[in-house]
Amino acid sequence: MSVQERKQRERAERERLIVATARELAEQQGWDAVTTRRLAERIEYSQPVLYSHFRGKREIIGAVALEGATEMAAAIRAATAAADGPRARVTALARTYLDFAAHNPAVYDALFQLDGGLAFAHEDTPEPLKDAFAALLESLGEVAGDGVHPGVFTETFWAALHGLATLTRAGRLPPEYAGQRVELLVDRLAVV
Amino acid sequence: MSVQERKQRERAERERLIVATARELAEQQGWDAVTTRRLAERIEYSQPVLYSHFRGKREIIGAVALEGATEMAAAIRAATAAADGPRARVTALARTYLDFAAHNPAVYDALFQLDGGLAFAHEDTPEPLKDAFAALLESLGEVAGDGVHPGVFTETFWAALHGLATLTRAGRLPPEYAGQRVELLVDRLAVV
DNA sequence: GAGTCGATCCTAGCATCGCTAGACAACGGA
DNA sequence: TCCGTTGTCTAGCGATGCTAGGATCGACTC
Repeated sequence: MSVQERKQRERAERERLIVATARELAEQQGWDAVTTRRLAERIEYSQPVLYSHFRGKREIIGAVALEGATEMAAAIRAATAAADGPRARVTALARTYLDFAAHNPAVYDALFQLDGGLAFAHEDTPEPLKDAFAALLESLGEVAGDGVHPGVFTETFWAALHGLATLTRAGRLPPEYAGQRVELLVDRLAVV
Repeated sequence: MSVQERKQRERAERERLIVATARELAEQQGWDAVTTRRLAERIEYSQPVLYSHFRGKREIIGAVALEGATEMAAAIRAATAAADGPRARVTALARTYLDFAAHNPAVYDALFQLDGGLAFAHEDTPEPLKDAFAALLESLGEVAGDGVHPGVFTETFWAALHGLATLTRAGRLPPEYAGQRVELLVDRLAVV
């Protein structure tokens, strides 16, 4: 028993190492630089070891995405809990969301830009993803306004944030007016 | 003279063929399927011919993007011109934008998801891109509301549409309430 | 404590990718 | 008719994700 347990522990530890290394490498040099060879070299194992943990590169991206979703949900809950009143909560949520995207671009890509093989908007959606959406819903649901479904409102607000995050990072939007755009979004969309 | 002109014409024609074929292949099977080999085979030339027209695959994607930007600008102008009043124009714009993204996913990817090597939000931005943004600005500028810069308003509205387009297509948003989300966006963001 | 057997890991290789060098052919101008 | 330029192709490079097969190591059995 003890031997098997130890091996299982070591396996789990190595899996964490793979995910953490992939994330680190992606944040440092972008996802293009995360090749199976480089990743294997960094964890000091041979390439095929990766495939004994994950079905392929997609699944590794997916693992990074799930990790990121958990962190993002926590960050949003922390920020909104510290804010007073619905309006302040929405502002804090928007800022935190965009900050997370800006400071963890590789994780954000893994979540929403790359194919991590994850299911969305289904019952078989992984728990961290559902929970991240729930974190958004908690603060956004209360400012949906009359006659608007809280879920639909949250989806729309989220989409707007997602658009800002991706277009800004891709250099499609000049960064100068980022603050004004967030303000505009909160002022107009949220019913306080 | 005539000989050179003919050759130039043929070259331009082949360049159009390359871009059109790349676009067609991307729409049919996704950009992953657009390899230089497959593309070369479809246009019935060898691989290196592509590189006598474009510096690489990125530039081909960029060419498809520019073509798409022109079409999108035209579609938006046509839709808004046919609408009566600011509110109707904004609704038409939003619908048209999302329809374009839904019906030309590969082109939309070339424009905003993939790296086509294009500059954005600078003075050296290609004309079609600037013009597409101008088309948005024409109808959105008039509903920015007091004290909000039309350009910043357009950027924000555009980002929201972009978020809806990408998240919907990636399966991140259930398609059932697409209409409600657009309605919500127009109702709240636009000042009519 | 020795032998066997299974799990674990690595070397080597496949098909495919974007891209390029160098050989070859075809065509226009003298 | 010959030459030279221009254009095109064949072949190949390095790198990618992924996999088959053999080798090695360690844990149980007698």
